[in-house]
Amino acid sequence: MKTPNLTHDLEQAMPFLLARVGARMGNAFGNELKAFNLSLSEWRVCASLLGIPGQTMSELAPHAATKISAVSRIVDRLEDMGFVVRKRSESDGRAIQMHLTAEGLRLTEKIVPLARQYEAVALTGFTQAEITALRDMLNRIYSNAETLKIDV
Amino acid sequence: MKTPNLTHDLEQAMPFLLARVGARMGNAFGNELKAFNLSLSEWRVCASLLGIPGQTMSELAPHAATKISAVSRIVDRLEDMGFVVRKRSESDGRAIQMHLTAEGLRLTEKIVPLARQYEAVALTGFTQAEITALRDMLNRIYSNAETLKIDV
DNA sequence: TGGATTTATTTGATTTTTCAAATAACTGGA
DNA sequence: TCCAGTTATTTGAAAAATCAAATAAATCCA
Repeated sequence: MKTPNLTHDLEQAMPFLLARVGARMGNAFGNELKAFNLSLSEWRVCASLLGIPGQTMSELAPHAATKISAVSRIVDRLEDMGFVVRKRSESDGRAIQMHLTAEGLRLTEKIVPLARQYEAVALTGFTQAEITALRDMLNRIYSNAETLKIDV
Repeated sequence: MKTPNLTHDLEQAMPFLLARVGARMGNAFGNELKAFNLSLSEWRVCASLLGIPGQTMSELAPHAATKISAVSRIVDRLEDMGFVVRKRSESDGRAIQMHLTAEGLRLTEKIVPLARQYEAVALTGFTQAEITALRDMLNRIYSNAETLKIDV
């Protein structure tokens, strides 16, 4: 007779929980984005540029939760579609700054309410205090994790 | 003069925070796994099978935070490496159940302490109450998100 | 029972990401 | 100033994930 592992505790380990929740929400929203002909990672770049215009590739990478080389290719596609433009930085000739075009801005702002709605569904039943606490904890984990060797 | 968006609030939207934290932790641990010749997704499958042996492809998919077809190919690799075996389910002839081999079990158990250590670093400064609350909230979001159309 | 429908998995083709190397521009020190 | 070392981005090649179609086994119900 097999001894089942009754605790299953890796299943409740934080990295697993985070990955699962992130994947589920990401996939769900990604499906929604098909209607706009955007992929999830393209959306993340647009949304990040909406909040902080003029970000460079390396700034964008952690915000969009990908590697720099992936961001470069995501921006290729967004540029082809006319939603983003590359501009060489004036203060650092190596860096490239990204900006939403007027069309990119329009599209992004059109999607924002939908994103908010998804967030609201995900947070159904949460008090404002819980949401604040959660956000705070996620930010703390993010900065704790900085000490682990990484490149995103 | 440009009007900067001072709130940057999409940057603090839950889906973004989750994606970033998950990506950062995943990448960091993925680097660590190179020493064992495992990828992050291979690790997730092994860890999940350690907790719940005999899972099918479709059960494994949400646990490993990927699509079923990806799991199928991850299992191909793990099977080639001798860490996992496929066994046709006796109760349902369509389903395939996965089990760690002795070697797979040994490897997985060897990695567990490292995973725990990573988790501990990520949770530096957290009280036990916070950890419990966080786990609970992530589980709630996960099940809230079930109502959004998804396949992971 | 038989046949249509659903469910579980695999697989070919394509897209996306990743790794590593290449390019180009910056920085600091002799 | 020149050069070595570092940093930002791009890109070719390879690996992985995704989508859609194919296969096979289960279920439902007339």
